[in-house]
Amino acid sequence: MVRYRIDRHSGVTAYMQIVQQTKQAMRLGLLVPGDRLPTAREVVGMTAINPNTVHKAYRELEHEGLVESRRGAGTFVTRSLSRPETSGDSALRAGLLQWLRQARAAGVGRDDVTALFTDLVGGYDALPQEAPQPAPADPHATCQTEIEET
Amino acid sequence: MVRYRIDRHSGVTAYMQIVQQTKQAMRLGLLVPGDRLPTAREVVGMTAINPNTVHKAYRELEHEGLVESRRGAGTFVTRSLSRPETSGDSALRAGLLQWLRQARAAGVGRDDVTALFTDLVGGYDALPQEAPQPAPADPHATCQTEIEET
Amino acid sequence: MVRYRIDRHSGVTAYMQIVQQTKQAMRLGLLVPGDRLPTAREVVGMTAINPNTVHKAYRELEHEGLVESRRGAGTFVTRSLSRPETSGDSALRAGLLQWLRQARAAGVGRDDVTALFTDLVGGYDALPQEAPQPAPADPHATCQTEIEET
Amino acid sequence: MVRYRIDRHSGVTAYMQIVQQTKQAMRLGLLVPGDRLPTAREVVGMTAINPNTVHKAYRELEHEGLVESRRGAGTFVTRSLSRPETSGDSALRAGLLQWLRQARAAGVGRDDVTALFTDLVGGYDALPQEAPQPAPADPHATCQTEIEET
DNA sequence: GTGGTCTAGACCACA
DNA sequence: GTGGTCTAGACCACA
Repeated sequence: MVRYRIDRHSGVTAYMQIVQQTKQAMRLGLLVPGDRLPTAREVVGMTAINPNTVHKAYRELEHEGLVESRRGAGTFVTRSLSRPETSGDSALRAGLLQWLRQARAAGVGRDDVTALFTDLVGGYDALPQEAPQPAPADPHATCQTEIEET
Repeated sequence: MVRYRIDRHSGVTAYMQIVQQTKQAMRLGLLVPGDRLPTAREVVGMTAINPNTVHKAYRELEHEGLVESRRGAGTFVTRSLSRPETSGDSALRAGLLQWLRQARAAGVGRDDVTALFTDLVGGYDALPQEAPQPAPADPHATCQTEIEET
Repeated sequence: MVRYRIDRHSGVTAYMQIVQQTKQAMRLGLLVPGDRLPTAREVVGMTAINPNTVHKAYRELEHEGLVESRRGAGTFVTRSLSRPETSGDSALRAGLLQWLRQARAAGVGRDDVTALFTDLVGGYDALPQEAPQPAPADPHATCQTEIEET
Repeated sequence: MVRYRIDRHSGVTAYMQIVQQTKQAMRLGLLVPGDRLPTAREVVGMTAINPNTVHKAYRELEHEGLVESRRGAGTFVTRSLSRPETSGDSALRAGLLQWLRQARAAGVGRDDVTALFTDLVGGYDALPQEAPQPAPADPHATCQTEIEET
């Protein structure tokens, strides 16, 4: 079952956090069509928020066409947001994990890592969409670049 | 001067976005101790939010001990959050940029990239802090993992 | 319930008076952890100040870690500042009250009494912390000093 | 020369702090008619506030008829606010100092002592103005009261 | 011109 | 009903 965590100091409203975390789980393939979302009661148990707030979040998801609530049965995922490229055994995932390990080994804190990501992802849509990778035939060069100085 | 951008659809309150973007700029070394933050009027000019909202954000930063406002003079950065490891010419930054290029070339969207990051950074603090990388003596192997079939 | 009183001629801003009076009540044990502060509306009722001003005061207290506001529920005291030594039936309290009576009987005004206190408390931290009272074995002498010719 | 100290977090404006501290000094007899107040330049030196602010404070004092500024000579005290009852060698002063020593010896902090004073002085004007002291002929009883429990 | 305080009032999130 | 956010705008303190 998905686990929700509400951060009351994040500046994001509680119901929106539920919405975002649900979508997040769908993107990662943790929630796929047919899966049932936790009941309001269950969410209340994990987050200490009011059931009305959970309902509001689920209504929002339903409105976006991502889930469907069936009377007496629960709320179910109806669409898939997952992409094979970001699944548990994907190379992209492995690559990012690798990078995070380097950052961690370099003693960089989580907040700084997040700041760096946020900064760079801001220009994401401007990156080339087709693979103009420097030298795919010679990964070593790429490595050098990555480990030395760019 | 720092530039703020308010995304009214992000679910994050406006004043909190100012707070986060300011800290972000401090982490990236764009704002260092002694620098003056934009005046409330200037922020109003760039973002079309109310001066009171700017003031609220700056006050929050002041409460956190990051800035100090001096009546009639402006609001000034008092602490440094920047780390050399994440600066503009750092290897970490280059590495992450490289990874983002791969993701983009693979046709993965910005939201999915962000979902992946959010997911993995959740376990960041559990990663080993000292470099137990598979084969530190042979960086090529590491590269393979990172680049193959992406 | 705590009662706030705003003195508009004191030179202290309204929100700060709320902050100080709340801390004051906490120190005197009139507000203890778990207690709910008056709602913004109630404070507006007793003081004729704007709800935003009350909110500002409560937020300041929250920043100092003394209270916690729960949306839809109210604002609650989370820490204790009370000390048994200054409670309603303490000897210290009785002693000070006795001194104030003497001052009043001598025809000294409230402003002068306050000036005297402010002046002497300025050196409070320099007073000996252990009891080197002139003649602890003979309290009568001490009494003389305190009462004679007043 | 009087020493001013500005507390920027007290909620009292700077010029008002100058006014209050000046009156305070006058009440305690530290400033008597004929004394010259520090020049704006001197105050700027001790407090790091703007000379305009000092002028504003002095103007306020002049408006209240307490001081008088003479062109090219300085600002001079014209009235006395001091009372013999609160002078340096008064019994009242000694009594309060004695009480403060007891509080300090009991381990009570400055903030708590101030809270207690503020609390009790609030009812000062309601205290009896003529001397109905319990038993001036037998100070011992009073002492007991003060030291034991009341 | 710069920040600080306060008011009045709208609208939302939450219990 | 309770607190949170935001706007619009007035007025003040300060440099």
